[in-house]
Amino acid sequence: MDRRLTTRGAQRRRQLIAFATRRFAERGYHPTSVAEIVAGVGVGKGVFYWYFASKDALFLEILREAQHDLRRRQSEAIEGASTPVERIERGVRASMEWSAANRDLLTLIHFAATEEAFAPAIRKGEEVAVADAARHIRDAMSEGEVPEADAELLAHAMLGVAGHLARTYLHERRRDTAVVADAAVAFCLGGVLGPRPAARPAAGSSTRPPARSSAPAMGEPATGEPAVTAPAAGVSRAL
Amino acid sequence: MDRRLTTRGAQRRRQLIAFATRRFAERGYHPTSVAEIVAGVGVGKGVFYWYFASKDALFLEILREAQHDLRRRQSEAIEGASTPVERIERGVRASMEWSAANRDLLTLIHFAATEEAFAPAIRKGEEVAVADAARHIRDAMSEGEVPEADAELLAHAMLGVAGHLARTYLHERRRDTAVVADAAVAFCLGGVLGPRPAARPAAGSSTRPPARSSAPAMGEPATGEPAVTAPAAGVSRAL
DNA sequence: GCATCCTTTGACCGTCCGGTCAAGGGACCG
DNA sequence: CGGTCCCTTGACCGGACGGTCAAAGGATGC
Repeated sequence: MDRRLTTRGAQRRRQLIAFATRRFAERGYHPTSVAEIVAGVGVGKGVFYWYFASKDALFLEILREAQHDLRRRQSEAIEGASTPVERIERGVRASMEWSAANRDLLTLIHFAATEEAFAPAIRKGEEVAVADAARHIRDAMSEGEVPEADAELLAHAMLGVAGHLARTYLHERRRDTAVVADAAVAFCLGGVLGPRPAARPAAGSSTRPPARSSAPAMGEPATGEPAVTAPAAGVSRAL
Repeated sequence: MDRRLTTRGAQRRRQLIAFATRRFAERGYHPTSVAEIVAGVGVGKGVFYWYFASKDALFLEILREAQHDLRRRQSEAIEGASTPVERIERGVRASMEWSAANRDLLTLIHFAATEEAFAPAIRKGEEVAVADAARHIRDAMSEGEVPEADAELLAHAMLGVAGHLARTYLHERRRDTAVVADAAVAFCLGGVLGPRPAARPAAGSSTRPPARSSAPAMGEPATGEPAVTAPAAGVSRAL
């Protein structure tokens, strides 16, 4: 659906995207009808299909723009940082700030990840962001700032923290962005640095850094029933 | 929809729940029609409405059962642990194992959280699990095992880690459950313990434990535009 | 005034949806 | 055997959905 748009046309298009974004986030994608969107904007139904090929196409465009914007903010936030750890911190903080300012878009991304039709688009953008964070984590590792481990997994864990804290504390409970961002950063840095023998020496003297000691490299995909194995190694014993 | 069911009736009911769960997870809740479900089970449409008041009611029941089961597993996993930190570890591990064994249910919980009609049910169960984890975190704090901070927020952060790693590494990439669980536990314990001055002493000597120093107690809800504040305090400086 | 082309209208289409219901099947009991 | 109650059928309902299209508007350049 690439058309030559006049200024007026471009405005109408933005108007439809803006209204649909709000409605999709508030009522859900499926429960929101095209009729509802055009009625909300105050135009005929044909207008919608003049600017978008389908309801799905509009949604995908919203997702695309959202991911692009988030990524841009992260890049901006990171430049100027001098150490890998500082880049990680700024990236997490930028994510939290973006999430605070773009409630609806985060909701839509969250939903899109659950629907097989949209999940691939989300995963793609997610992988890009994760690869970026993983790179900084690896940099920190090679500088000895952070213990060796699966950097990509750590990046995904940070993404999980940022997403969930944003939804719970920024959107649901409307807490102060800076405070929640600080907490998210602290948790993520703690997670990346890994659990350390605490101040007080533990009972067992063997201070084995827990299972994620990088080596086994996250074995190949498991087959059949998930292995509900024995508790493996008591990670907390290292404390 | 509380009926007196014969053995046969109870079986039919389970059959419908099982099929609908799979279908909802694979194709999405809205795109899956009641007609599709009854066709899949090989019965007439009336059967569905004999056992369930509505499509929504069935879905809510699936969610209820899922959350109940997860919680039971967590409780079982925790008993027998002697320290708060060990309880936290076992709880996280149990979540990962449950997620590995109940792919479809985790998917549905994830979706339900995005739809205003179902979100309250999810939030309720989530708050229970979080309160439980927060209690163990608080116990660990009062024993000096873990620095003081907002225990509930830390619990939510752990939930974010477990959920995202389960979806990404257990479901999507089918990695070994025990390995991913170890990584999740390690990250969570690191996050709860908080970033520590690393082995090598940092430039600035002031080893201020980062912003989450418990005190300001997560201020009241912010109003109006989200405060895209300056980067507050450079948490990573404490490293 | 005329031509062009972006824009808008809203009735209309076929389909599918969640949900209802009158009717009947069949197991068990007295 | 008749009665009861659990279970099943599938045609049917009203309505909503995503999407189409012939026709008309309106701005702009000539």
